[in-house]
Amino acid sequence: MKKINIVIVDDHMLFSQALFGLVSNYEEFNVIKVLNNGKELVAYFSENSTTPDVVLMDIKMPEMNGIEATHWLKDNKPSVKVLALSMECDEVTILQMLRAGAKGYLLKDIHPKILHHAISEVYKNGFYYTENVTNTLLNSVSINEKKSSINLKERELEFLKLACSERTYKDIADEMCLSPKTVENYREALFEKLNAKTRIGLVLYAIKEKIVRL
Amino acid sequence: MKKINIVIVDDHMLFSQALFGLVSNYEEFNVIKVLNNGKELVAYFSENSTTPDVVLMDIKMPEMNGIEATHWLKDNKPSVKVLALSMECDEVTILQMLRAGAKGYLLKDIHPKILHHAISEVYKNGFYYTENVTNTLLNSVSINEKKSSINLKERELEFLKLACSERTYKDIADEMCLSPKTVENYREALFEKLNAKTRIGLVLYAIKEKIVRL
DNA sequence: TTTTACTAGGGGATTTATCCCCTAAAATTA
DNA sequence: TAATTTTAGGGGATAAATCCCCTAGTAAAA
Repeated sequence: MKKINIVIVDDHMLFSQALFGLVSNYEEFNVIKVLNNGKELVAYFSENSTTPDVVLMDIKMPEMNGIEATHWLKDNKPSVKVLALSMECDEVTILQMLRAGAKGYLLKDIHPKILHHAISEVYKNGFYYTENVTNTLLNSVSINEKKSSINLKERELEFLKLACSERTYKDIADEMCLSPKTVENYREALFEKLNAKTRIGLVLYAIKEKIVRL
Repeated sequence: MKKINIVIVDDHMLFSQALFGLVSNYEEFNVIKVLNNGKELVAYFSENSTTPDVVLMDIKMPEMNGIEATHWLKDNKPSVKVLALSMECDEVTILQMLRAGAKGYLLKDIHPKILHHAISEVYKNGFYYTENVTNTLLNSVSINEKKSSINLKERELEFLKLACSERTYKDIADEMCLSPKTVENYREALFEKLNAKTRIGLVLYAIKEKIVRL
């Protein structure tokens, strides 16, 4: 059975060597190189012929960080799967890394068995996304499931939805079968409740709270 | 070895029966029930003692849909892992389903081997997120990189972003260090380009195209 | 070198939007 | 039942937004 060729890129020697030992322990893995940063990785590809299957990539590194390096791989060696291995679990970093083309994102404190599983999955299926990462993404997708305490009445909600269009208030009044003056009252009530100063404010609120869909 | 107990919830009998056959083919799976919608699933739990390990859940169903049913499971039977199995691949549906607590999301046109893999993963690790789903999430997390055919100039873009706030045009002029009359020109130019009739139209466009994030 | 595109600016008019103050019937709730 | 809330409506004024028409310098393209 063909071994999975792996390159480790991490500037912390202690960690990368430990990782080297750990990964090499598994029969199906073959660590072909340990590098210190993205620049060395780029250099590696211009010198060597053996293209790895999977790169275990740290993110914070001197010279050229993991995000840049992953981007470079996507552009120049798209067949190489990048598995990010990082201490950072903030959503911005995860997003940057995934957008750069990483096929998975693991925190460094995971159990070796998970790493083993992840590498296998990335090799076999091309990706491995943990619950952790997916949840982070979910959180970024502005959630606001919380019903934000503000309670809007049916008619106000109706007006609010119509206000999120290019209709004039007169048009809205017609559509709601109300006098423009009544619509005016709904507008003022919503300005108060939603702390808006202009109709734009209403629209922004409605979209944020997913009262209207785009 | 203990078999993985599975319940199938899908209103299309033809499909659910086919799925039943397919899943039953695998030795390690044991389909204990096939139900037609969420309501039947809730009823099942009030009548039966066998709690499944994994529920294969369709989304569009009469009476009680997959999102509601998944939510109910999260609240009442949190140990049951839901694997969504749907035709819908729009981002809103995926988001709703994952937020409701689904541990994975597969399209119905996948290869049986992937379904087998996904069920095993969900059972063993508690989740299975495909590249497809993760990419959908990534897309939702507003990327303002791509420009949509309409080419807006730097200054127009700047104005557009500011227009998506409760600022008056005079405020915007101040912020951009321009005369109100010049801002007026940008406004008119954008009305023309974006086919808007009011400032609300600009805001809706900017949000749709993820030029501004909320 | 002439033309085109971009940026910046203005006059003047009309329509909408915003603000504040006020009435009254119906439905709810205390 | 009395008090309050909800819904529907109006008068009148000011500020903001929208519309149309027009000028001019500068930079880029033909």
